[in-house]
Amino acid sequence: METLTPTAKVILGVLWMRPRSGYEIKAMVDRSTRFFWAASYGQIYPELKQLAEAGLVAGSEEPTGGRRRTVYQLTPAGEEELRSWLSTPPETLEMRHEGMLKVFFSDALPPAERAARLRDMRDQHSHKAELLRAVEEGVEDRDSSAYTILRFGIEFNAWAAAWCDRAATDLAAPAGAGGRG
Amino acid sequence: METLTPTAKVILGVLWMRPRSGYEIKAMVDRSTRFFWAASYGQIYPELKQLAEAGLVAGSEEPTGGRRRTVYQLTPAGEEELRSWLSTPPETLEMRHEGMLKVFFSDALPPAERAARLRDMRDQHSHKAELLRAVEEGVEDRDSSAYTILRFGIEFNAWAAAWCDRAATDLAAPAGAGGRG
DNA sequence: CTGATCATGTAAATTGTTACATGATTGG
DNA sequence: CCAATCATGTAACAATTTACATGATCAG
Repeated sequence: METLTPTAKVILGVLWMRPRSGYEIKAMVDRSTRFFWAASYGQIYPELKQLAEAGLVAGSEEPTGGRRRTVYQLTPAGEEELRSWLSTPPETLEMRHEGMLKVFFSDALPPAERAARLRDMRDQHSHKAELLRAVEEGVEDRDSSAYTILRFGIEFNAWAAAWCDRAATDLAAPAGAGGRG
Repeated sequence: METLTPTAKVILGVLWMRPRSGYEIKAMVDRSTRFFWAASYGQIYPELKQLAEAGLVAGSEEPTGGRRRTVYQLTPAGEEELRSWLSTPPETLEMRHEGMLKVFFSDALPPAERAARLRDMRDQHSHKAELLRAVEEGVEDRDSSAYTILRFGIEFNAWAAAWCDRAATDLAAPAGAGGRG
């Protein structure tokens, strides 16, 4: 079997939970995996066609009133493919973190602004933590893997915000001017 | 001024540290920002040309023997552009984290394997932490912003590994079978 | 002499975002 | 009636990776 595209991975996963239309797949991704695995309409609709051709998903027409709608579900081959992918060790682990990049280069700024970059980065993470806490409100099943990952997201962002805060404070305090005794 | 491309941001930053050839820029990125802001030759060389056209960097021919070599440095306009970008709040914060995606969907696997996915994710992070600790060995200036970010990388990955380990252990232990009371 | 490293680049393919086009339905 | 939402899709563009091509120098 060909390797799954990045978008195929998330599609097979959310369809395993239950059958969905392309529109619903996008909505689900935006509510959940978006923070570590995003997908746009421009990827989802074409990918659904390819997955159908490959026999990993099957679509059926289920219009709501006069509004046309195709609902996709996993085929046995698709379920098998999902499980086989899930059973191998992860590979991709990439970040695009502009806050880190700015702090990294912040020696190019006046000293006072170095701490300001760290505070920006803190704000970015505490904002993410807030977003995820709002998602948590609406979660009913707290025994699922999905909830485990949500907790990871919340705790990571809170940890990162606290780390930045500490680093910014240390930087602002004159070195060796210690209240430490 | 047009918006900087993602690759332009990292190029201007590393050139601010000191003038470099495209090859050296790549080497620097691979040793440092790669973990949160990567760039390939296919991006770097074309981008250097565009930055030169825009007057943000200037290249000079500095061959080593018969080996042709162009070393780029920031122009005053480039330095200004870098500082102005550094002074605005960060925007991009994206992840592609396959470990998280697999754990997220791991309800599709037999219960015992759910913990195995978390252990894979832990391994991924502890491996990253090791890589970064190796980088730390070679760092002389521990007061730089670059070192601050290196520490963040190390501590984040160590934190994440520990988190996964705890979660996997909790999962493996039969719920309520506690040695707690 | 040979393999590693220095050095620059391009082409093709993949991946991803954004904006647009279209049209139905639902709730106020 | 109007705005929001449901629903599907495409086209253009932007970003990125990978593989390839070429050639010099350096260390053993």
